[in-house]
Amino acid sequence: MPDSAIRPRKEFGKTIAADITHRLREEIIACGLAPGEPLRFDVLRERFGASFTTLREALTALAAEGLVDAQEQRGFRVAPVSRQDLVEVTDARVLIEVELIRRSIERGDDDWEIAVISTLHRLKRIEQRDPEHPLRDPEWKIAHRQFHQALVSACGSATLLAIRAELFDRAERYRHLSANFRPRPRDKAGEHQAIMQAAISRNADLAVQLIEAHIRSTSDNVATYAGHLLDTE
Amino acid sequence: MPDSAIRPRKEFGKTIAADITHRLREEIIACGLAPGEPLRFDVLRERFGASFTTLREALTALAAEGLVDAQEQRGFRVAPVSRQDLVEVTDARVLIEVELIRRSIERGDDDWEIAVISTLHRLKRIEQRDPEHPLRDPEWKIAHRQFHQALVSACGSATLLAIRAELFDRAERYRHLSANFRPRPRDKAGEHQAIMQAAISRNADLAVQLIEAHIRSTSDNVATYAGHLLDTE
DNA sequence: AACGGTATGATTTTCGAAAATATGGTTCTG
DNA sequence: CAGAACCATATTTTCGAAAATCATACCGTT
Repeated sequence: MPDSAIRPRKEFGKTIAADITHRLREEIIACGLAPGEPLRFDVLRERFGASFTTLREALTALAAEGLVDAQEQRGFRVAPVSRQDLVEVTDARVLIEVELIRRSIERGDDDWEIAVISTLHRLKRIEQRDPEHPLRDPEWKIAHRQFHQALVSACGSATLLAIRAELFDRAERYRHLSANFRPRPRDKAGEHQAIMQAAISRNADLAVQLIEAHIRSTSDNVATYAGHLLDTE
Repeated sequence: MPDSAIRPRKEFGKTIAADITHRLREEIIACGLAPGEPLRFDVLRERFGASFTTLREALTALAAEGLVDAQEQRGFRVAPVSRQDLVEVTDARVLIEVELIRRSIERGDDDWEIAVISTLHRLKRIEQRDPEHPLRDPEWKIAHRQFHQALVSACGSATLLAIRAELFDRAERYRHLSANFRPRPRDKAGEHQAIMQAAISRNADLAVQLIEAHIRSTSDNVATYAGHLLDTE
């Protein structure tokens, strides 16, 4: 049956609202919608082809994730960025990710090792193919996300994984913010490789040290190259 | 002007949606709506006097907080409870709350000390008044929440405070779950007093130890007295 | 000119009807 | 009698119009 031709757009979820939530999230993270930008319903309605109500539901969900700022009776806007927020997100990520890496290394089984190795492999393949601007490449972004996700996936706590995922998204937005101004990506491939090896060899202390450095240096990079964008508000 | 007579209900927020979100959250935490219970729009519509759309927005927000479970195309239900979830929530709370207590003790100023002392004072007053079933008393619940909030309020991270608040709510629901079966509340007053003293005297290690014990013993209590409610799903 | 109040237009928020989807029961078939 | 296919009903999901609210410009007064 050609029912895919009938349904308009439901790529990521069964409901339109879930779909719009996903698309809006991606656009905000990629800074296709600038931080602080007002999200007017007329504009969104045209861009996403959904009704007021459906958009409202999506914006409410994203507000709970910290990517959208709900101003009661005065609409929504993309969550603003600031040095303070960048510091907080970085800091929270270190606290949680370090703990989850430890637990994953402690509890990870064969499937976990395979997931870590294979997601890194894919990431490297994509980087070889086009080493220039990885954040511009949607495939790289997905592979990168999946590698870091795999590292902590054996921690055993869906609750903490959900919190980690939110913080990861918020941090990714800052990376995009600085991507346009950063002269050249640093040697992430090497860092990822080292983290993988530390994890697989069950060297928790080393893995933790590398992850923390990885997160903090990314954050420092943003502060250096996008600092001028963080002072407006 | 008698405009309060015109407006129907907007106690907690400027919008009806924010209001409903707040009321629904309280009911779910207090187990007025049982874990796993389906949330049908007809019923909610009658109980809260709001339209489909407004209710949907509230439910979406609560789903992001982990108090509601959204089943695409099959509506919403109160988030189910389980031993696993209780363990995860307890565990995540310890991880985060311990860190925030340390930071607050490190950074807290005079105002912080005053907030800690005064919120505890109010809590004790309420307990003296009616020492029986504190969770039944809305005032006690608010005072208890505010005391624990005050303890960590000087940590300097709005991001982590928001995460902590969500976990606190989820844990409070479990406390309510066991409240009906627990024979008698243990000596919380003494525990709170000891935590306050450790914090004010800037004894971080002791405060951390007490808080962790406080959180874990509460959780153990739930597992003991409400265990039979945690196995259904 | 400065200020306060008011009308006007823009925008958000809320509503209930209509469409889409799931659920449960009934019949028909092997 | 088991199981698939269908229909009828219950429920969720989506829509655009209508109400409520906010922002701005205008006017009159001091």
